[in-house]
Amino acid sequence: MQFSELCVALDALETNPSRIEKTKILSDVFRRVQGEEAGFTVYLLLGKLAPDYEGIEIGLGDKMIIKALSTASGATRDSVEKLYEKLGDLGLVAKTLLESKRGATLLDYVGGQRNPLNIQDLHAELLRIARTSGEGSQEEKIGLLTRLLSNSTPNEAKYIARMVSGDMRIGVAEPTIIDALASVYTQGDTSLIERAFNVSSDLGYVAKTLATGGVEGLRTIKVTPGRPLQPMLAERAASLEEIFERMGGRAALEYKYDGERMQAHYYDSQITLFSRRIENITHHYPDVASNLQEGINSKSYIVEGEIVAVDPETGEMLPFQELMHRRRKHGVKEAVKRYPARVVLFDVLYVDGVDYTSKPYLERRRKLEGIVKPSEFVVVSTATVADSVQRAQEFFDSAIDAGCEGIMAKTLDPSVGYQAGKRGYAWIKFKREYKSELTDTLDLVVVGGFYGKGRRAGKIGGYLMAAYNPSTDTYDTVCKVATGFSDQDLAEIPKLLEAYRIPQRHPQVNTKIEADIWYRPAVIFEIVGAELTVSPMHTAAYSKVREEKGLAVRFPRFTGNIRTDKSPTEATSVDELLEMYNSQLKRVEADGA
DNA sequence: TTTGCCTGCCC
DNA sequence: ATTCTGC
DNA sequence: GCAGAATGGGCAGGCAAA
Repeated sequence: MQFSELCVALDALETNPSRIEKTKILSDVFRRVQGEEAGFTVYLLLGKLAPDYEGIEIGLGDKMIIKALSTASGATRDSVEKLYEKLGDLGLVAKTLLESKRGATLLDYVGGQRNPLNIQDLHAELLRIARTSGEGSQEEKIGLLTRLLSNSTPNEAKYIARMVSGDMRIGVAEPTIIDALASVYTQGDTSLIERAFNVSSDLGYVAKTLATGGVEGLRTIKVTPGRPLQPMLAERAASLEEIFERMGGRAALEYKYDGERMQAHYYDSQITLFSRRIENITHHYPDVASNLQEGINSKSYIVEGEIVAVDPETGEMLPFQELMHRRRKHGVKEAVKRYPARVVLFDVLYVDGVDYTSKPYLERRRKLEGIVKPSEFVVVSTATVADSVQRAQEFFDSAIDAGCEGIMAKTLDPSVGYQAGKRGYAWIKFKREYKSELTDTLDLVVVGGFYGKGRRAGKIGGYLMAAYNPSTDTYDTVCKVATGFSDQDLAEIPKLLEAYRIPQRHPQVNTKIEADIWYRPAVIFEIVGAELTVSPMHTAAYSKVREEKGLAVRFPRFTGNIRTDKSPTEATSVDELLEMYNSQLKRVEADGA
């Protein structure tokens, strides 16, 4: 299939908000693509080149695409950036620039002199960009992209730019593609295709298999060590009561650890670790890999757990931030010593030829406990079964004492197995921060704004927030915030702030971050977050906790309250932030008392 | 050689 | 990660 | 309720500019 034909479908997908319509449009595409091409089509529709675990990255982000667009169109970098600010979408920028460009390219495509690309060619070209590395590679990548763009119509360039940026903006993700494949190959029955994707994590492969071998081909895709599954996901609950309502009065509870989720696959004496997004992370955690091989006595298995950083002296769990030092390619040996990791296992999906994903929670849990020989660095998650809110509360408190983020509740329903790829109420997470009475809100001053993208194009998409520092009479940044705003907020708030808009950073604003627009400190937003972290980017409480570092809010969001009753000097002060940070550190002891 | 921008991926 | 919105 | 989109802090690594 020609790329130009695919673009007709992409246009239709972009225009049609209805999922039913999108499914129809995609079905037509899948009826027309042949064999292997079906796989490439799926990857391109998703704005990627391969399944995540292949680790293939294009390595061109917004800034580099802007450079390429500037070269391809002859427009200055500045004018391309301006256009991007206005349109909020590099695809539209590409289209606009190429449309307004006169001369060679325009004549080329009008005269039909360009090389028509089919889907496979395009995929191959993008792959070439991805594989270009080393000295001079940035220029080469940009050159390859420029050539691709120059060989395209403006509308094709729109989608090429979006593919490279990894965001197609056509309202299509895996579930919609699965629906479309189902309507072509299984009379609309999604279950088989969905399952094939959820146990293989490679929708391109599923599509290719369907296109070459039909439904029969899918039967070879089953739970197999070495083939990563889509992880089962949890919904959230606002209270412990809600958990018991949803789970029928009784539930299994486990500590929820603040680390990195991991799926371990072992067979033929080989172990592979996958992250939550199905990246291969084996080389990050050689200690975890070997400890698992020692700690689990089976010929083959798939188990799931959370990797947490532990204090090398005391063995106590450390914050997520510490574990992040382990996400590295170089100096792994030293990092293993300096930031030891423990794996806390919480599920088993396969053991020695038996697929456990269809088995209920208690059976999986029993099996897990049966195969794991616990040690200092391999443990099974702390778990219990509870049938009262009071018991759950005690368990939750002990989880917080132990340094966890909260608890997970898991259904005991014997008819419910491990639901790969599904987010539902079979698993429910309940975090400390969801209990509003335990989470302090912050009153922070708006000091800057950032242009929005996509559906927030032409609006302010986020704000730069600061705390007040009375000793220097400055406003020191703590976070940006961009979530929690309704469409109405996004429309109204800029009007309110317009009166305070200034052309440059206000002299009292102390920041390392360059905002798109600046405000005089005046308006206060109420912000909530999960916790405070030590920050290299923010300036609040600078060098108070760590040299040359400030404090920042983890997972910040706007509560919907604008504190018109407060003046900016009444905002949360840096001393209050410090106090919060210190009490957060002491919380473990405080809660234990 | 060092610095800093940019990107991708954890949460 | 969290949150909002259209279907 | 699902699916999709838009956005957060912060880490390492690749590369180019200083």
